[in-house]
Amino acid sequence: MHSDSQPTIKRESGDCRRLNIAAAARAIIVEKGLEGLRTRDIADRVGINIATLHYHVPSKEALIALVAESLRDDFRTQSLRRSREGKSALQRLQIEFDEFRETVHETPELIIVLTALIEKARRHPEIGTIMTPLYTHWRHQFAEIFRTGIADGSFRANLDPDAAALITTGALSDYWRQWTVSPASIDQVMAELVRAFIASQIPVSSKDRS
Amino acid sequence: MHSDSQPTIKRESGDCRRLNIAAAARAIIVEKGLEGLRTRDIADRVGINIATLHYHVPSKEALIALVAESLRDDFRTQSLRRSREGKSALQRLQIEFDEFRETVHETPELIIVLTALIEKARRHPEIGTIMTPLYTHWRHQFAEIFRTGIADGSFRANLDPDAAALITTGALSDYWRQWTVSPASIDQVMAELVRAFIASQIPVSSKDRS
Amino acid sequence: MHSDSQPTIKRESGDCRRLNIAAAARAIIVEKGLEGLRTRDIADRVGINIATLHYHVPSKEALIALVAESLRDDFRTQSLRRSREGKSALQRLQIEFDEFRETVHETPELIIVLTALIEKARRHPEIGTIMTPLYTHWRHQFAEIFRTGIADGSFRANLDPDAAALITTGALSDYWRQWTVSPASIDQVMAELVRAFIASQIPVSSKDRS
Amino acid sequence: MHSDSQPTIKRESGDCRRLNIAAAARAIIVEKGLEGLRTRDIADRVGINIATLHYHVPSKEALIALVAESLRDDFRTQSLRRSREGKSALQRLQIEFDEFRETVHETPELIIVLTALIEKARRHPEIGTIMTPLYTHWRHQFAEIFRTGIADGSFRANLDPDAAALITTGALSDYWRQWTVSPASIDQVMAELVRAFIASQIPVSSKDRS
DNA sequence: AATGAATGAGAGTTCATTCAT
DNA sequence: AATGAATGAACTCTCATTCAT
Repeated sequence: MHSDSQPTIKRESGDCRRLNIAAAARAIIVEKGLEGLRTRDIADRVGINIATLHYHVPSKEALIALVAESLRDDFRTQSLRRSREGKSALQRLQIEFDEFRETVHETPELIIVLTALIEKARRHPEIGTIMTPLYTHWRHQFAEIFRTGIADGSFRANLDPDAAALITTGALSDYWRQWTVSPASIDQVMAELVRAFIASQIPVSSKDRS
Repeated sequence: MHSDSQPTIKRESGDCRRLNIAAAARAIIVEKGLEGLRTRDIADRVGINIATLHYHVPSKEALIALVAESLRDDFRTQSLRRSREGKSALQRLQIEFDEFRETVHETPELIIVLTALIEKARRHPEIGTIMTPLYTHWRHQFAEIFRTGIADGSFRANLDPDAAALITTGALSDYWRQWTVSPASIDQVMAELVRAFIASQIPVSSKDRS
Repeated sequence: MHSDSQPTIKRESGDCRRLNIAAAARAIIVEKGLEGLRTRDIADRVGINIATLHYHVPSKEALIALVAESLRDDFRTQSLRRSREGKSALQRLQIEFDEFRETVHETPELIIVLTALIEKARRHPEIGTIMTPLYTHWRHQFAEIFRTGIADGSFRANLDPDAAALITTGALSDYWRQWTVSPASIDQVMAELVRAFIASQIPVSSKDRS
Repeated sequence: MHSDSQPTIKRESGDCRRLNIAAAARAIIVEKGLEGLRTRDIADRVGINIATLHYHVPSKEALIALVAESLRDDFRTQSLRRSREGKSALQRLQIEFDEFRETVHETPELIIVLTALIEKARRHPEIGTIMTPLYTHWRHQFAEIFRTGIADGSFRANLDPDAAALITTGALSDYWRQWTVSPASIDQVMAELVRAFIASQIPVSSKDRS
């Protein structure tokens, strides 16, 4: 990417440094939470001087924004990997669930950092502008799945897709929240969510009600 | 909080002071978040010296625990006011919903502080011992309602009461979370939750399911 | 000494209280040193309120003076118990040594507190006025013993009694100082002191001692 | 410490700063004692910000250790200056005495700080590890002199070198201690010490003891 | 004689940030 | 691009002392 005369050490391109910094910051957030995040610790972890860190990232606020952006990028990449071609709504819901389950168990750090930042976003609009779309996007994905499913009859006709989406994301986040305290079965929750939304399996006289 | 004829009064009983301190701390948490909580600000707001504050509450940690306890007491009091005598499961669910709606709109501070402390509890066991039971209790209440409802046929027979409870609390908290960003209709969410869990209202040919 | 209606608790005569306070203070100095002495700890140990302590002893400075006085009284009492009637200079020296040895092993607290106060006395004249005479008195006692011993020929004729006294007290204190770090034989030191000061054992009839 | 052409200069090398800090701390200990040592005062005296002081020396404890080390270094340097080549035991003893006399009169600060730290060392092992060897070394030097002197017959044959060394250091320290209160003649003490340890000047029948 | 509550004046320590090189 | 040194502004906490009862 760039001609680096000393490829092994010290001088690195700005972009690379910022990547390392974001990674280090995320690691520390995982370990000690946002409240335990110290610029000095990040610099130490990256192996640079605190002044160098400030050279690349002007302030702590900017640093947190950088972390938020790095998270968003990660989620976008992940989202792109999921193709929705030729899948039924129910299948897509299951894929979303599987994805979440996998993330929770394999890269829980992602969720830890996400949670921390979403909390922070409430009070810090500049973080909000990055995080809120992320969360909203997640909910919208579910809403869209539900809409499709209602149309093809796999979900209840009286399902409110937006409300159902919020319920789903809420259930998943809450699962996460309580999982950190006392591990519970995510499968139970997901199964219940499916039962809650799918069309009555005994679709007798179809006039559900107003 | 009480009509004080001598506004300049200094000496107060320890219990009263602790109450005032907890209230002041809560107000500041609402304004600036837990991370913005400073002992000096609390002392100022109560109108006492910082050393006096430390006389009543030995450390910042103890202070946060005090806030947690005060929250717990508030919720206990509130919970006791709700009688469940002669109410059907569905009615009780509605009452819980109404209660939540009311709290969100009338004393959102309570929830703001609650949220902040639950987040903190993850990393601070001494807060956890106070907060986790609170949250768990809430979930258990829902679980019990669902169990009753399943028994009397008002809720789906295949409902998993524990999973449903987690979904419900998750939905409500998530509603709260996103409400702070973009107010949405809580009624929509609650209505959807009811539809998700109640027994199929079209019990035509009684053989509901396999 | 005083008519006390409630002999079991609380109200005690001022003198008694001051005695208890001095004792508690000494105990704490032994445990944590003068620098670790807190008025609150003393009050706790005596079982009274911090304000009550200040009622009896107006300030911390006065409190330390009180401790110094209590020490002095103890030493005076001890000194009076030693009769010098009909004893030879050498015997009296031995008695002084035995006394010191006993104090070091049986009530080292006395010496700990003494050392701490003597150090403090250097910077605090009001403590100095109490402690210096104490230390000086000790040295003078040795000087007098030496003077007697020179006169009756048991000590070297060219002995400088004042210098010898200073050497003796210095050796004993230093023994104490280094004993706290690495216990050594006090008998060795004392034996050497005797050899250093007694008249040349060789010239006379050589049967010096057993 | 070095002629600085720009008195307003700010940036200095870390080592230099640490040297300045140690010196300032020693000066304050001399003035107000260890208990009167305040980090802020040190910073002021060095002419740096309190945070800068913490940048160079992480804590007050470390600062005191730094002072202890600086003392040790001073004594080591001083000790190296004394050559013991071709000197008799008596001469070497005299040199030690001269050295002490000189230090007491020319740089009493050294001894003040030394005394303060030795006292502290008793309760603070991390200071002890630095100070105790210093004091022990001093005593050992005397012991060695005495051993040599006994061998060449200049000191009493029945002299216990270790006990004599302890007596000597004790006498010197005690001289110092009482000197601060009421100046006395150090020469008297030293002369007496010599008389106490040298071989009987009336070396009649040379077989001193059995 | 005794106490709970209150306080002023600091103490040591922390941290994001900046400056000079 | 990088760094050692420096800093202001805070922060939590401590302690001897005093006041009102």
